[in-house]
Amino acid sequence: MAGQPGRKRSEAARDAILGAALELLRERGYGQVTVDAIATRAGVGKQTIYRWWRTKPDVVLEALTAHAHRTITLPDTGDLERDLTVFLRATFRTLSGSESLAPILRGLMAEAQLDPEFLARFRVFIEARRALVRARLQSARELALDAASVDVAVDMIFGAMWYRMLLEHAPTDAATARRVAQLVAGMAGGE
Amino acid sequence: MAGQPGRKRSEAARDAILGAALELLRERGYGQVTVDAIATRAGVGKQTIYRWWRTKPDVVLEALTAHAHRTITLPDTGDLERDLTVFLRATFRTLSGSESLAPILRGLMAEAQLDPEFLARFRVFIEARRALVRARLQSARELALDAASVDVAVDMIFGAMWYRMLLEHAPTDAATARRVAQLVAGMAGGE
DNA sequence: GCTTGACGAGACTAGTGGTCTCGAATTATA
DNA sequence: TATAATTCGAGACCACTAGTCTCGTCAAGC
Repeated sequence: MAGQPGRKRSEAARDAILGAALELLRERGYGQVTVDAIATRAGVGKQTIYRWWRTKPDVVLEALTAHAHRTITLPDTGDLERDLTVFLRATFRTLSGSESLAPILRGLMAEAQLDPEFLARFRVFIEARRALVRARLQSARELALDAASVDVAVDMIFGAMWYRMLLEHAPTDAATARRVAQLVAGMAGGE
Repeated sequence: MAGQPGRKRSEAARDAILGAALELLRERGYGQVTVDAIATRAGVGKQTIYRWWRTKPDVVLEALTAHAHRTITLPDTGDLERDLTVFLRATFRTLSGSESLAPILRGLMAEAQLDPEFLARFRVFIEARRALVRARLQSARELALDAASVDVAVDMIFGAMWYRMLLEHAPTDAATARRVAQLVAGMAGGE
């Protein structure tokens, strides 16, 4: 593998871009952040952004994942309701307060609706979270569901979260986390 | 109430605008529909659109509600699972096929994320559907849930629908409708 | 017939995502 | 040391579109 000639990619520029994006996202909210502003704040040419990312939401998605890299874990103590409560509380916590990721996630979901190609990439991000919960529901002795029903249950869990996040008609707080876990654990019999 | 002087609002123009919007929405999808195109197709000046609607998504929202004005009903036979299945099947049916409303709903949800003022108006549309299901869950003898848990259950139902609609990772078909109804009916005991 | 306000048409503004170009800086290879 | 490849920051530039403004015309009440 012969080394390529030419200047190498600047890691400093990459970090500056992702950092500036995150800062601006927090300061102004997704809709008010422009690529020009990111470039200026990062002290970078706009072309440097478009050389490494296809579109604006792709930059934001990477800024998000680079920041929230520590994955939230889903414990398996054998008590589904408890495990789910822990997981959902931790997840919902990232959606509130001044460090909330909700505005970013909402912006990305909006872009995914307007750009089918980005949706495919965004789905990869989403899928990781779904797989985590799906595995826990499949192994739950409390539930006796076929694979398709497990999938539906997973979507009811994340669906409720997204639905509340997108419409902002009700909170995604600790109490909600407990109730979702309770209702899921109660599904298909048992109490 | 003295009649106002001046030319009256043209109902023909209103209908032409909403009709053209719906046509274009079907033909091109939300993201590809411009206000100019709606005006041209409707044979109307752009100002006539902006005189009666604040923004593009407001036009689309009214085109949607004017078209899907017949509300889907939620029966109450005493059998929650059955009633929910009926309701969800009917609802999901509007989201598939060539007449699918999904692209329109997705576009509006995207706009709602980028424009907080429109979100408030969009939420009114959403709220009507939530209220229908909430009432049915509250009256369900199969369930014994406090008000907050009912709200969560409602959001799990519609959340699953929206989540699948927005991410397109799984269908919203009759089988899904049945499974959602099954899982909800199973919540908090019972089988 | 006069005033008011809506009408179709279209010019216009403002903002933004994304592309293109340029001279300078880096890096591998010869 | 030279050369070719490739990145960098900077900024001009293009394309598109939501929304505003203007204008001459048309309809309705007084």
